[in-house]
Formats: sequence, C-alpha cells, structure tokens
Amino acid sequence: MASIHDVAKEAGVSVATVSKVINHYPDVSEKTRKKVKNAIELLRYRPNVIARGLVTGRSWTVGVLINIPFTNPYVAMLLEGIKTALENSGYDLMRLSARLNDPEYSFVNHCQSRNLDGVVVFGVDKDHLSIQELIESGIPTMFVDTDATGLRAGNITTDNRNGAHMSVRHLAQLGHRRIAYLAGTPGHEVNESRLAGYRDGLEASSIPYRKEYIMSGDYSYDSGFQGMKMLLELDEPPTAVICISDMAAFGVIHAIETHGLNVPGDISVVGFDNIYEAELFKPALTTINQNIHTIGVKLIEELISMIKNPDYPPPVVTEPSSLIIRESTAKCREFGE
Amino acid sequence: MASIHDVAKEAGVSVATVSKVINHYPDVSEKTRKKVKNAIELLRYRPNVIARGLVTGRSWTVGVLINIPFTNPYVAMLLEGIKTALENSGYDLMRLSARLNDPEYSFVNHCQSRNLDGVVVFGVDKDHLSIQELIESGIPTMFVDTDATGLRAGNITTDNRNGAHMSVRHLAQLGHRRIAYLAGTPGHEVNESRLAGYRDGLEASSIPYRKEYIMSGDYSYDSGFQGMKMLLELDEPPTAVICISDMAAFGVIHAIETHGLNVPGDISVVGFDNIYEAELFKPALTTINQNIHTIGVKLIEELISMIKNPDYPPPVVTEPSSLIIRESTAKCREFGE
DNA sequence: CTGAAAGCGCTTACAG
DNA sequence: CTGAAAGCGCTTACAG
Repeated sequence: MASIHDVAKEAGVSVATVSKVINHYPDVSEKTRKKVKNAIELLRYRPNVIARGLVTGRSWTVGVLINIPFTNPYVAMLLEGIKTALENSGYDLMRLSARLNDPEYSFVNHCQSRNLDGVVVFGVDKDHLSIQELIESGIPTMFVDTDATGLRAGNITTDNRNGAHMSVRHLAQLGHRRIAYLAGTPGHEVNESRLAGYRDGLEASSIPYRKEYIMSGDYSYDSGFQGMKMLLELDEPPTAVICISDMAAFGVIHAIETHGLNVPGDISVVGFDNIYEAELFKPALTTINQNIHTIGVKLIEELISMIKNPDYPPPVVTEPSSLIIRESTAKCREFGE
Repeated sequence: MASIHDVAKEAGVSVATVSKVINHYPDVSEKTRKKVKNAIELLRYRPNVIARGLVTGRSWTVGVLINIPFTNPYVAMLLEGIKTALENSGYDLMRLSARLNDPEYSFVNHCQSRNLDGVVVFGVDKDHLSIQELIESGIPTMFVDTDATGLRAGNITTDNRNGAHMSVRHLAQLGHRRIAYLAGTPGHEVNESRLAGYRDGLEASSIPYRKEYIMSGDYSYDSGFQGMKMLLELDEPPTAVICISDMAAFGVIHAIETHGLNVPGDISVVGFDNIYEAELFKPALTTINQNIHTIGVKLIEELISMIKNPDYPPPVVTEPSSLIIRESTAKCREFGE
C-alpha cells in the first residue's frame, strides 16, 4: 500500500506537509492542499493507523475482555450494543485472547502492548489480580455488572435489586407466600444485589425469609434444572420460583414438568434478563427486562468520553429494569392439597 | 510501560542485544542473556506488539467482518469456535467497524491500515465490491458460507446440499409428499445449495417439484411466520415444511399453531442449524445439525496456516451435516380430510 | 558474541 | 506556508 512518502513524492511536497493535510492543519495553502489531495486520491492512500498510533499513543482500538461464551444470549446482546455504538466512531473492537489462568500473563501488559485506548471488562471477578492491576494502570475502563471503580474506571449495571424486588411483589400479589430463589454464584455482585432485592420484596410483603428456599447455581439451564429438582424434594416445596437468569428459568420449568407438575398451574416461574427466547418459550416467560443493548451502547459512549477527556469522571450508571408479565406466572393455587 | 531502551540500560547492553534475547536468537552469550532476562523481569517489560508489527509487517491480529447480528445463534457459535482456536495462538481478534455502504470506504484499506495478518468474512455478499477487492489484495482470507476463492482466499461451509436432501428423505419416509421449502434469500449460496438438495430429495423420492411450495425469506423468525401463513392459504397446503433455519422454523410452527393446527400432528417441520434452542423448544425441533463450532475452529487453523506459509494452498472445506430427529416431525396424516 | 545504524510509517515541534 | 529532523518502539542486516 502507498505510504506517506509515495504521496509526498507524487505531490512534490514533504511528508510533513502531507501529514498536515491529512490531519486538517489550517496552515497549508489551498494550492498545495489540492496537490496533496489529488495524490492521495491517485494512489488510494490511507494513513497507517498502526504507525500513527506509535507516535500519537492512540490506537483507535477498544479492547474487550469477556470471560463468558458468546453463545450466552446476554453476551451476544451486549456485544451487539457495543458494536452499534462503535460503528461510526472510528474505533475498532479487539477481543483479547487473555490467558487469565497463566500466572505469567498480565492483562495490563497485553493492553499496553497493543496500545489499547480503552477496555471493557465483563464476567471477570472483581478481585482477580488482573483487574486490580488494570484499575491501577490508568487505562480507561468500563466494567459491566461489577462494581469496580478507579481513577479511570467506571461501571454500568442493571438495577438488579429493584428487579428482584419487583418479581417478588408480582408473585406476592398473585397470592404466593412460598417463593424460592434459584440464585447465581455466591459472591457475584449481580447475585448479591438480586438476593437483596428478593429479601426487600419478602419484607415488603411480610413473608418470612426461609434459607432452604435459596439454591445457588451458575446461571445455566442445567443449574436451574438441578436446583429445581432439589426444591421439589422439600417438605414444603415453593409455589413460585424466581430465577437468576432466563436460561436457568427454562431449566426450572423443565424440571417442574418432568416432575409431572404444570407451569404456571402448580408453580409460577419468573426469569431474569428477558432474552429473545423468553418470548418464544412455552409457556412464554414472565421475566425482568434488562436493557442490555442500551447498556452496550452507553458503556461505549462513556468509555469514549473517558478516552477523549482525561478529566471525564468515571461514570457509575444504573440502567432501570422492568417486569415483563407473560404466561409463566399465575394465581397461587397450592398443589397437592 | 518500560521500553526496550529501559531494559537495555538496566542490563547494560544495547537494544539490539535485548531484541535478540526476546526473539530467542542463538548468538547471545548465556551471561548477557541472564542479565537481560533479569532486567526484563525487574521492569516487567513486554515488547510492544504494535511497534514490532511496524517493522516485521505482522500484527498478530486477525480481522473479522461479520455483517449479521451477534445475537444470531449461528454467529455466536461461530465466534465461539473462532475464539477457542485463537486462544493460545498469540493472535487477537479484531472486529472491524466496516462502513460497507459508504462508497468512500474500502475494506481492504481498513485491513491494511491496521496491518491485519488475515481476515475472516461472513455474511457479506460474494460480489460486493469490497470482497472482490479483498480477494485481489492477497490478504489471507477465509470466507464462511460463501464460495469465493482466490490466490490467498479459501472458504468453509457445511454440506448444505446433503443436509436438505436428508430432510426430504426423512419426510418422504414418513409418508409426506407435499413438502414445502421455506427458503432464504434467493442468490445466497447457502440458500441455493439447500434448494438443490431439496430438489435432489424430491427426485430421489419421485415427488414432483411444485413451485408454489417455495417461499423466500430471510432466515428470521418473522419470515418463517409470514411464509407459513401464505403456505396455509394454498388450496393444497403442504403436510411438511423444511426451513432454511431453526429460527425460521420456530416462526413456522408458531404460524401453524396460530392457525389452529398441530405440529407434528398435522404438519411436520424440519429446521436447519441445530442451534441450542432447537432442543429446548416445544415441540423439540427435528433439524439438520451444522458443526458450527468446528467450522469456527477449523477456519482459524486454516487461516493461520495460510498466514504462516505463503505457499499454503487456500483451502476449500466442506463440513458434514447430519439429521437430528426430535419431536417436530411425524407420520403423514392428511389433515382436513 | 555485541552494538551502531538504518528503517518500518507516521507526527510534531521548530526553524526558516 | 513549507520542510528537515527527531522520535514513537521495535527489528535486521552488517561491521567489528
């Protein structure tokens, strides 16, 4: 590909001058600007972003560290939002093949070695060594669903607490009192916030908290299935269950049906996320909507603001959640009585 | 971050020598190698990939141009395979924010400006200007589901033709003779291959081809829903329908049920792709499995081979497909009789 | 075995 | 308004 030297030669000027017209410096005569522009056109010249980055220190690249499969619908929607926001920004997105389990590996070094302008992190534990190092590095960073912050690090998350609260209230209004919570991984911020919201909801409806109604899981279909099987073996099984994710809810429903019971006839089920499939599933899933696409878009907008302005305060944004009522919840009618 | 100069100073050697130990040149004395290694350790130095790339011409970056939403399960699985294959290769993946509709924009320039070592293209029309330019550029390229090739460009795809053929045979064995094809976009290679397989299947079972049984669509849920509604209005509606994708099949089933008919009682439905949801759907979907994850892995392996060896012949690989029989197909029993 | 020098493709003071 | 020169962080012949 033609280099800036080729253009300079073609136009009969110096490379410095070519550089100035590329970068829209005002102090270039109209005449030489024309000459240079013609040469650029003729040679189909495009500046090499890499070389430019070496001197300006900017790569026009945003890195992403996502430690969750792309096949996870939540991840897919997030990436779609990120992609949308990036579209005409001039930035490209780089997925880093991070070897987080290799003690020799440093995520920060990886980012610096690639000159990344900013980075988004999703699905990595807040107190992972790499994350601490990242925060201290001063690389503009946005965390998703992790309440980490730093001088140049902000985060964004859904209002998980209120989401779970709404689920409980909805079920309580339908007459449910035995409401289980099929949870995520203990310690995960998302899980803890929703657990808090669940307890808020119980309290608001004067329903006592029962430890045996809490099942830990890992957000997957399978963990929903397994957890529900255990709940069904309780002396007093729940009449409703709130799930940490829609995928887990699908597993829960499958377990209930396998057990010969019906959703929502015997047991009501609420999901979390409102993934595309929630609507197609039978019964269509009552769930908490997260504006994941919006989160993806906003997170990039904020990140770019941080990149462009060193004084931009690291944002902490909470995106509202909402209850979507479909077919998987109904009036409580105690089964087996 | 520490540069090679810092390391050289710390170790008391030249930058050339540091470079040699980094790159495992043999002609360095054990003693200075030690000194340098210590300095590297001390300063936590990592070579700057960008700067290195400027001189070696390699960026250790693979670009990806995907013109389909990440939320498409097929895309997600493909990316997951790509990710897996990239994991310990030293390459990172860059998603290019390509402005394909901007006439000023050149995809090849974009790749060159970023020094990409190779690129994978999915979901872009074969005769898009950018694609032609790309093939001619000599940048190592792998196309997915597009039969483009070039001096440095190969492709990979599922055996679509045989997949569709198997679907028809399966339905014919169940006694179906009125088999519709809810197709994709006319002109798309994937669509044409499957249409050919569909006709192969009809022929093998001596079923005449009926033009009114072909419905074009765009692979989406909605196009399945709309297409099926039209098929149901035919004087002689089909008793079975083969779909271009699982998502379209879900739409088809929804249309059938909305019409008051049952799947598979009244009409059998076969999908294509075998996405994760196919198994969870009710009725669980009979479909053609594509080894999408494997395609993602192989495609990167081939691409890296092409990158590393200029003489590596551009591969054209066809991944086998297979029929997965579930609950959405059953013996033909003509309804409305 | 070691290092000085040129160069990858750019930008940025600075001198004229 | 224009351009020579230094430099971003590396690698690679080449001389010693």
